[in-house]
Amino acid sequence: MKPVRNIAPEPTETPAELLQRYLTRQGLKSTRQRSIIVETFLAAEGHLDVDQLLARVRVQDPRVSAATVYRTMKLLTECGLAHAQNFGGGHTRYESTFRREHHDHLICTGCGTIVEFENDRIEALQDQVARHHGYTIHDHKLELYGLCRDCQARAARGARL
Amino acid sequence: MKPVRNIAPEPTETPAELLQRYLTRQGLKSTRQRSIIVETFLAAEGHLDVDQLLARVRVQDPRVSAATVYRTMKLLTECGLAHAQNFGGGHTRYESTFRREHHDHLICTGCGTIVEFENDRIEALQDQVARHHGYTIHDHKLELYGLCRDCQARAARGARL
DNA sequence: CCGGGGTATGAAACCAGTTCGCAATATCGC
DNA sequence: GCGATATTGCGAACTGGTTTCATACCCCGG
Repeated sequence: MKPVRNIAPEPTETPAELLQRYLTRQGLKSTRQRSIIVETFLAAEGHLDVDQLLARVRVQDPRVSAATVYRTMKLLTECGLAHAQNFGGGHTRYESTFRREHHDHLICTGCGTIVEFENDRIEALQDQVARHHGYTIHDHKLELYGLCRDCQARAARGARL
Repeated sequence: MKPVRNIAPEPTETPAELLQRYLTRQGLKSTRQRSIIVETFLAAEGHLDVDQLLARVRVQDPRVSAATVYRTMKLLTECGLAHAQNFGGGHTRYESTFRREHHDHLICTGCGTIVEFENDRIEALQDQVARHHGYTIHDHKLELYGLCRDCQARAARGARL
């Protein structure tokens, strides 16, 4: 096992190129399965779990195994192209982080819709809190759970029945 | 399965009394195992996982099974006496929520120490963000991961060797 | 363009945490 | 105390995920 390092994207590089660079640098190989998985993952642009990703990958090639998807997502996470998240329900979800700012999530517990947001003032306050306790933050997770407008309306309607 | 509802503490009630009220109301029974588990859990005042809790419970009664601890913690969570959390590593941790303010966590990824904090300004900003997107928040999770002072020092020392 | 060393893959075994099914047991209202 | 019903402990089953192992593939050197 070689030391894992994630690498910064070159100015004009595509995700696929970055991955290629990473693979080469680490002495890893570019395979058909990896290409399909990465393509599919990048095309999906969402918060997918392994099942969803595997289903889509198998449209291209039904023989790809779950293990390979797990392994590939781990790889993408290590090289900094994907970020693993875990919103409660046991399934790890991945989202692309290619040239993407950090952001947090607002999750509707009714319909599962996820809104991404970013708030510098919150981040600043977080740093302040951490500093106050002598901590150096290297990661954080902020998730807000609630009902979106539609689900609120639906709930109100339901209550009235 | 009856509808689950958590109940608010009466002004002068102890956790054990609240639980008793909950059990009676739901037609459930008070057993020796449940009492031991609840007592142990409340006495521990921390963020315990099931293994830790089971170990302590077995000091009182070695025959209590893991399944019962799981079932009891689920019960406590449902009636609002405990809160389940999941900081990364696959172990669900529980903390007492009896008459406890909401708080967030600052977790040292070096030694696992957990600091609790509360910050009204962050909460206010969260509400603001949610409102802005038309959401009504009913829960949130904020976790800051970093190194505590000691682990920072240790890391610096390690790097120098 | 071919061969070989080393990596990647798929299937199945494995793992840890958690839940479930069931027979035996304990609780609680009457 | 009785009896209906909830609970327990056990082990088996399930879950998401990782690892093993034999085989297939990639890619560099010749």
